[in-house]
Amino acid sequence: MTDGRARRRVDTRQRLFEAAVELIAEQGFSATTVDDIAARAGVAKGTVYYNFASKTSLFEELLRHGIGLLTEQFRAAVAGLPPRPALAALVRAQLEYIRRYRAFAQLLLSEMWRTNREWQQTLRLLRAEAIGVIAETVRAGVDAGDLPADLDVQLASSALFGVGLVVAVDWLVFQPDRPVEDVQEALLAIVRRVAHT
Amino acid sequence: MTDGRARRRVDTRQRLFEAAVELIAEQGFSATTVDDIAARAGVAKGTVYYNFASKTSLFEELLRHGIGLLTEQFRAAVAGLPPRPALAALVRAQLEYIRRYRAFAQLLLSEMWRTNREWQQTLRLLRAEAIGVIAETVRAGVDAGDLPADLDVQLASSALFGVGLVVAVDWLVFQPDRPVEDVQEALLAIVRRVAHT
Amino acid sequence: MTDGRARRRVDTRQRLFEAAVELIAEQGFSATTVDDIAARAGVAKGTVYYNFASKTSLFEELLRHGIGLLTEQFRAAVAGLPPRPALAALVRAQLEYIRRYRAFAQLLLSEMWRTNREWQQTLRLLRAEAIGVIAETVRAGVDAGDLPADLDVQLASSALFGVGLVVAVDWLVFQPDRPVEDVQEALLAIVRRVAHT
Amino acid sequence: MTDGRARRRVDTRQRLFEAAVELIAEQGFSATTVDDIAARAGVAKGTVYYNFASKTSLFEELLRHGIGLLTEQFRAAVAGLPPRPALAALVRAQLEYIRRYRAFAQLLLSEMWRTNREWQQTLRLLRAEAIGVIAETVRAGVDAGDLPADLDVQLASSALFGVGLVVAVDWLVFQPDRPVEDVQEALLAIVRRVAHT
DNA sequence: TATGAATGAGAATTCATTCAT
DNA sequence: CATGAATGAATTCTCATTCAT
Repeated sequence: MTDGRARRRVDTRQRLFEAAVELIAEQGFSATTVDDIAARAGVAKGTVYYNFASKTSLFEELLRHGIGLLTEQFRAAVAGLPPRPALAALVRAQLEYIRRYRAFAQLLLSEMWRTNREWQQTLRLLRAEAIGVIAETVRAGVDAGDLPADLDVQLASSALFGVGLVVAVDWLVFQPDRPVEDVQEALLAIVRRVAHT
Repeated sequence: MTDGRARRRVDTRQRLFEAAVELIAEQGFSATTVDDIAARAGVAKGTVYYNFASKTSLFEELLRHGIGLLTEQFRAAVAGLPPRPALAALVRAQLEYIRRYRAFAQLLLSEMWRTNREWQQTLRLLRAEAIGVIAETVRAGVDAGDLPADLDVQLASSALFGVGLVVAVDWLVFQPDRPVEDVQEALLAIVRRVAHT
Repeated sequence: MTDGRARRRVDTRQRLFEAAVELIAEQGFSATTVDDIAARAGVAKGTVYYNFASKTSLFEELLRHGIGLLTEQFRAAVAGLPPRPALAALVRAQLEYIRRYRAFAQLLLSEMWRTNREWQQTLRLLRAEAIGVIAETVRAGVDAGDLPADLDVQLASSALFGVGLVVAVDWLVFQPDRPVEDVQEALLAIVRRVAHT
Repeated sequence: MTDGRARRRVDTRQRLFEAAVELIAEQGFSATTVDDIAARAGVAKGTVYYNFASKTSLFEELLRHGIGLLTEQFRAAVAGLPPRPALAALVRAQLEYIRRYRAFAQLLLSEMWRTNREWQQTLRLLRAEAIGVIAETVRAGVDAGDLPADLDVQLASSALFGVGLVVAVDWLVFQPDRPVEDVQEALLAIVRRVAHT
């Protein structure tokens, strides 16, 4: 039963998520304090601990949530499409996602290639899931002869993911005024060309 | 004969730089403590503060040093070359650099697209310098007709820089066993293709 | 019923004030550590920082609090009295205050005539407030013909304040066994005489 | 034999003394760093330790030097005078001294009534010496019937010393533009009156 | 006689976490 | 379900002192 209390709790968690993503995107995990998060979410500090076991687990849930969402979009994007259009759809989905959740994307870009952090394992797993969708598509492309037979599927997939991330975030951070279509076009052009090999 | 003391001091600073890059690359700036840095450099904690005004300014000098070096390599790489080969030389120089200073590259990837950090301004300036070299080359390519006339030079240059960085670091972190030549080839292939438009 | 928490916090601040005054009176501001203050107040070190922004601002609030109290006593002492008795009442009030808050008086004596400290500005303002009450009384005495017409009101007022402070503290520190009445008598005698000019 | 080296050392010590007095007068002993002192004296930090055993002993020597000088002036002032003029001469000598060595006077005012400091003992002894000269004069006045027979010689002497110090320093700090003669007059007036009892 | 790089103990400050309300 | 005062371990930074040159 969805009573008022339960709804309120969900709201609070959502607000905390949003506050945390923004702050961590801007400053990084360590530089963001629980006080900061509570303040931006407009709740008391104790409330953070009422809703999450620790700062780290808040962050891990955040990663899970954010990357889970991305993976879903990837799956939805490729559903039923042949390799070539599927690849283009993935690029579009990624940009769409980054545009919608820019702070999370920024955060991901900054944390993805770190080593030696507590949540490294979690992150690796989640990354594998998201890139997995790309890899399936690429493999299908190879199998269908749309992509070069000797293509390293793993390398190509992570490169594709990384390139999309860095180009999109760079655009958001350094040239936010340019229309997203430009970026999309540029990226699709690159992908198309590479795919033609 | 140069003063022994001055030499000693330069040595110490160098050791601190090296220790700091490695640690910050792995864990990030905030998660790296001054104690860690001192310990890895094999000096006392006070020595860090004798040589740098603060942890932040140590990091800023580090950025300055590292990006300065990269900019030099970029300049050396393009010196006297026509646009097309110059572009390829830049890609090679960047990979060369990342291979040689992998920790610094990793650190850069993590900090480059953050906002709201104390050294943001410094970083932006340095970034502009390094990408400036790329931009000059791209512009020359456009002027020479080697690159599409309507290419957005700024966007293309940052994208090129970012792509190189993310692909190379991804390779270093996730597939360190693959030969660097593969990565270099893949990148050059992309660049070549885009350039052919 | 008032919030128990708020009361607790006020208590803590009060305890910290008291601990700080004593320690700073004995050793001076710089020689007193935040650890000392917390220990004497019976709280954890973090509590000091939960209640005050910094050691300096704790001290500033302390000055404000202590001198504010003194100013109040001065005002209460002169209320409704004609100049001559008012002057005597001020001397008595100052001694009363110093006897009651000896540590604060000692601290004031040590800090009042320093220059170049962070809280100098605050101190000057507060000093002006307290001495202002004396000055009003002196001026009234001059206007009423009870004091010499050419008396420098400012100089006389600060001198009066300073003399009371130094004589009383000297007594507290070096001859604490002598009854306060002696000191009071001696001071009043001086003031009376000077006033007779 | 006064060769160049010895003279240089004396110079250095003198410069360090002066630098230290000024800084400690402004900020207090603990807040003044050895670095500060060396910098203001225009020598390297090591030089401080070449000339003095420690920061504390530099300060103790300073106290000894400064109060010794004051005691000498007191002795010279009263030499051969009968009680009443001797007392006036002491007041003049003190003001003279404070005008000449204002920083030292300020320092003394701030440290004189502290308790619990390392050099407390030294300070007490030196204080007793200086005030001793005043006490001798007061006693002579009492014996000669110039001062009330029941006067507490100790209390009166320290009060006299303290009053002179605080009034003069207050003038130096808060009204440095007023001519010293005003202050001298005011003080002498007080003393004269009290002496008339 | 003087220097200044290096030290490390200690001081100020921060912050994730707990817990009584 | 939420709060915010309190905590103390960890962190940044300071500074008197040492010592090789």
